[in-house]
Amino acid sequence: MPILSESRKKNRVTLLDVARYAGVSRATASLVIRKSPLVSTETRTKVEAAMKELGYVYNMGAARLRADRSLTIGVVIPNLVNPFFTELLAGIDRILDAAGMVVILVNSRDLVTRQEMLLTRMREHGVDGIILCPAAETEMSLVERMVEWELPLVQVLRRVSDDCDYAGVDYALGMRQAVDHLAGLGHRDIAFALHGPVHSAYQERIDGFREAMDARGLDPGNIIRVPNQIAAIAEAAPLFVSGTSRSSAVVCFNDVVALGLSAGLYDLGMTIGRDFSLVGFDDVADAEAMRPRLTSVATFPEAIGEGAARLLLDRLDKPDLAPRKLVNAPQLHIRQSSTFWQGSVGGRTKNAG
Amino acid sequence: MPILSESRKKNRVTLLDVARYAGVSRATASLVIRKSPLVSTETRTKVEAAMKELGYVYNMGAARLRADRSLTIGVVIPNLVNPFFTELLAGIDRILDAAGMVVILVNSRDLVTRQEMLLTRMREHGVDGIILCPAAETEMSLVERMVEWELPLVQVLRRVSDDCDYAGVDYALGMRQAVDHLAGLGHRDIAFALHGPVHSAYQERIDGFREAMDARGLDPGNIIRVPNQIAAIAEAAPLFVSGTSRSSAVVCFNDVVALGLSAGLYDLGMTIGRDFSLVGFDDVADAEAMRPRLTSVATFPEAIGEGAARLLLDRLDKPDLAPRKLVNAPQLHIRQSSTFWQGSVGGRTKNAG
DNA sequence: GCGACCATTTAGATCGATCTAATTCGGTTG
DNA sequence: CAACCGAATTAGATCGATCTAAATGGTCGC
Repeated sequence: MPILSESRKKNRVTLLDVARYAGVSRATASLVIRKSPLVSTETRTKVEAAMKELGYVYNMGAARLRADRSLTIGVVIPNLVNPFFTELLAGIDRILDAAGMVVILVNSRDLVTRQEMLLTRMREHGVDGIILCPAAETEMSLVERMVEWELPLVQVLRRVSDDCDYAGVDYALGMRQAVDHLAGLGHRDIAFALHGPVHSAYQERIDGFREAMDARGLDPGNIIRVPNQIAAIAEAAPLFVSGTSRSSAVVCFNDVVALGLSAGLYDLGMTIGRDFSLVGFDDVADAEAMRPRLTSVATFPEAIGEGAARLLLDRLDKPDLAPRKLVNAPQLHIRQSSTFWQGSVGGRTKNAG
Repeated sequence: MPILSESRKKNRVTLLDVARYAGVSRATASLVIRKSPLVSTETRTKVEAAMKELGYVYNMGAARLRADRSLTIGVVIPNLVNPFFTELLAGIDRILDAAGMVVILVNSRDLVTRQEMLLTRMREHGVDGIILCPAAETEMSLVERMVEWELPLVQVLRRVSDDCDYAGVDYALGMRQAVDHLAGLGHRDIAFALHGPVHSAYQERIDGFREAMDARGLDPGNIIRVPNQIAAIAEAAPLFVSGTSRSSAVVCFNDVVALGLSAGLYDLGMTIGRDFSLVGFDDVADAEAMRPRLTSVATFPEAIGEGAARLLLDRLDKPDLAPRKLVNAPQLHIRQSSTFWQGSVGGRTKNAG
């Protein structure tokens, strides 16, 4: 069942055609393409002219079969619509593109079985390596299996095994920055708003929050899960400002949560940056456009993508390198959504709580 | 210069190994893989067992060389960080993935020469077809050349040639919806805020705005270009509310512009949905999360992506189909950012202007 | 004049699948 | 009993490049 038209496969210009036209052998023409220094300038120009003349198109498929290299990298992302992953992807693409490689992009939708299927598909396509942001609940054995297959692999953002390269963020440091900032402004009742699937980055942020609160002598018990859909997050806002868990500030799992809570607090008639403080995480482009502007811990997804891509290129070069870790330091961007605690909202201290 | 380790290419399990192990010929094993009905159930199970036993991985590269089909589609996008394109991509991916195909994603960054290079690269990789959102200022000849190459092509969102499939949006209708809505609310001085590179969708939106205003007897002269960076858009807000071009409502080129202007108007102390009306375009996920909620013309990027992918699959099936157009009707989502004109801002009518 | 040596070029095998054109074989038919 | 059939299987050519190992041709030293 040939999907393509017959005409396509016919009269295709091959290297042999080029070689004949230029009056050299197939082997020489091949050397010219690969920019080998072995050929004389004279024949090189002759062959290049022939290629242009005949409209020759290099056939990577054939080359890959023989040379076992496809100039193709598989990128597995759990989510395409979150701007964070998009920026990550942009970073990956920038570096790989510059290296003449091409990205095969797939979306695991955070489903492990789907991820498994996609990884097989990539192997079948003969990718030279894979950049993987593991789906939630990915088991360590997956990565071990891939190492066994000798398929170069870089984990990004989430980590399931230490036997393999990883590019990510120092989430604990980011949380410390957020908490220290709010504590410095006088806040004592600081909540943490979470959502999304559970994975290493999720856990690291929670742990980071707890440690940072503990270090400040504050109660880290106020950790609340909010819905995943952005519109629904707004409706969860009352959880933070009323009842026993009332707080004066929230550290958000990411900017999506911050945006949602910001909307919800607005609906409650509260003014962010006056009645309540909000700190986002990731600092995606919209944080700067929010009003009031969102204080956020920048994690530089594009830079992480670039780092991951570079790790992979290095590994392709030297497959026997020991596993490396690239842990980016985040950076707090202070804007208008976080301000001094003025006590006007009423509060709950660790002792009184 | 072999990039890959020696060990990788050695001891790879091939179809021949599988065949030998199962006690059949290479040809039969090939038939089993391709799920041909020609083989008996008995040998099928035998071969499948052998594949599992040996850990066989199908080599698409080799198959493609012979069969001239790669199950690979090139997708060329001008911008990776705009959420609109991401949703589009998600739609494309959903359909192609279900068809067992894989996306090779590249980013033209709206540069024609880069786009040219990338298209060549895709051809070299032997993609079965291409979904292209043409970079600004792409010439018609590009598409014609691709048709000549017999490389199945679908244009998406932007159109440079009628000789080729296209999936997009009825921008004129969307503009009419936006303008009619605002006019119905009593607004007479309606501006249009533009940005970004110039392409067919850009032009169609402008034309649509003009026609819709004309049809209502309103002056469509107030078309203003704002910066491209979202943070800078906010600073352009004064252009709309002061000076001779003062208006009471703005139709925005897309939601990014709307978000930026919303921030800028906030900075000027104005309240959207009371002092001023704003209508966005595209209705990406954040529109629902803005406060006040953004009235926006939904263009359903994910559906467009799905449509484009389906057009391409159809064309792979029947290369000689006449070029088709899939023009989605947008849909106005009325929320809080647009309200009755209360005359409190002062105004300028067509006659008075 | 002969071998050594360098730079350049090349013939032919090869990668791992698919495709074509048989071949095999048990069973039926005239 | 030969001819024929359909279902199942297969040998061998093939896709378009790369790689290996060897050939070619010219220059140089001795």
